[in-house]
Amino acid sequence: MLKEERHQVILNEVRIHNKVLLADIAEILKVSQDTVRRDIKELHDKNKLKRVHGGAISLGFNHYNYVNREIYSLEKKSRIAEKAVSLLKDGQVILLSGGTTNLEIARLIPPYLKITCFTPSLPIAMQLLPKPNIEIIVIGGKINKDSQIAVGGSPIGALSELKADICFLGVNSIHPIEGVTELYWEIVQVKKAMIKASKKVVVPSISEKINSEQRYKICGLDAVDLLITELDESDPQLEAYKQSIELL
Amino acid sequence: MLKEERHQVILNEVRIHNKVLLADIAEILKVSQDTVRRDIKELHDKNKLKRVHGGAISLGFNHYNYVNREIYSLEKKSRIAEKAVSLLKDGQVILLSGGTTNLEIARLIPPYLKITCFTPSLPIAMQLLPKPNIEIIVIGGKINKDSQIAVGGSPIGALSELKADICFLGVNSIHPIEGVTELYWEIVQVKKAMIKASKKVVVPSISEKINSEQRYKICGLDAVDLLITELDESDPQLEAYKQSIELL
DNA sequence: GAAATTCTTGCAATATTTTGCAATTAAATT
DNA sequence: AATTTAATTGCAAAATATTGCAAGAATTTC
Repeated sequence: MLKEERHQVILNEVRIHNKVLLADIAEILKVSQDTVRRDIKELHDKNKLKRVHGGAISLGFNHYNYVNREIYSLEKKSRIAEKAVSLLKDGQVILLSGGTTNLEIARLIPPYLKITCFTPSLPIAMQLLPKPNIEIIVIGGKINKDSQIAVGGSPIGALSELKADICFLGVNSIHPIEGVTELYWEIVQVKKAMIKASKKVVVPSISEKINSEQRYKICGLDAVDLLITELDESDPQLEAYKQSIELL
Repeated sequence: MLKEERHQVILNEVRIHNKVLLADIAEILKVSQDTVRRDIKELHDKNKLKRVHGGAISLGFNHYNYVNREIYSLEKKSRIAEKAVSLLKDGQVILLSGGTTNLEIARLIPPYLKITCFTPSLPIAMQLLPKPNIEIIVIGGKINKDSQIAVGGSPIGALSELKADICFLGVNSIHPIEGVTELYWEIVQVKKAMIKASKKVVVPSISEKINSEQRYKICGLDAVDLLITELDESDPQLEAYKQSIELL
């Protein structure tokens, strides 16, 4: 067995159990404890886990969670997600589009919350899986590989039969005059259907995106009920939105 | 044998087994270990695999993408998956249920194959995402958290409008007399619908499962066209199936 | 604070890699 | 077609890496 494989096994054990005992791993891998110790030392130096007396422990949840591997502006998105999650209440039906900000929202939904989540996004559905009190309903269809969401007539049809309490609409661009815009036609269609399928539309967006626009229009600002950014409500960057939209 | 051919063989081995040992490849290719070492070095530089002491491993290996790496009897399941994948041809429409054996099949579908995959399973859809030539269609619905597949009326309805060329039906239990059985009622319903939605039903199953049964019946053996196990066709354990089912 | 466990260190056996070299093959040039 | 040049391949010796072991040091546990 290659050293690299051992490392993967160890990391996997850490990921699953949050800790490993030297002796257990040695048993699993059928190598001496010395070898495992050296492996753990190496992984510790690479900052993949924390070496402790007797074994190793996880660095903390987020490090191994596949989901946050490489989210751009993760800090900001987490702040946005915290605000977004504060809107949620037991019994609600919510609709989540795709995108990494929404993924962060999905991750931060508290496990005790009893809500129903509809989503056409595969990563978001996966992220919700371990939360016991959430009912997940995937809106199926042909998967667009870039966005990892279902697109086309089938999801749009499914959405037409739905009225959610809140839609968290992940966006690529939002602009005070042009409204919400998107790069891909087929995704525009799904997002339009999502807006129609919801009582309240919430746009979580990092501040970099709040003055950009793209080729296709999803909706005007009037269709958006609430804009969540990582900024403070009083931030001058948000001035242009204050008239037309509620901010958080 | 051309260097390029060797490279293809090496990459293929890595793709299938996630790793290769220098000595094994040298044996397979009938060249010296030095040559293989140089080949691997080259592929490493091209970023096609990761060179490690003693051999090489797949780049994706440590990307714990979305896939549960803790697959029980992984070796056997890989062997089954290899056989299963050999049935696939360009242009086909296939239907994949859930389960780790099917996940392994999804992983091993060669990237050049142009097929359409329908699945109600989130992990399998995720697994297929990086393959550029595969059209993925997720059968949506309420997600059963244990099996991570969509269940209920909605997926069953969607399946009723479909006729796939092959259905890979992951099973928990198959028995020479009792047929295919399952523990959960709602999953039974989906699997029944999958069988109806396919021209050919293939059951990939490790040998441990081929004499077990569970509470609810999915179908009799007559509904199954092909049984794939990790065993050789002539293995005595398969004797009871030889009459009624084609084996692979 | 004593007992038990775990760690560190140095060492030896084994396995793998590096390096230089020579023989062979393939490709380019005249 | 012959010659030169470059690339490929296998071999072998030296260098390096891996692994398990054992004795003493450090840490944890009760």
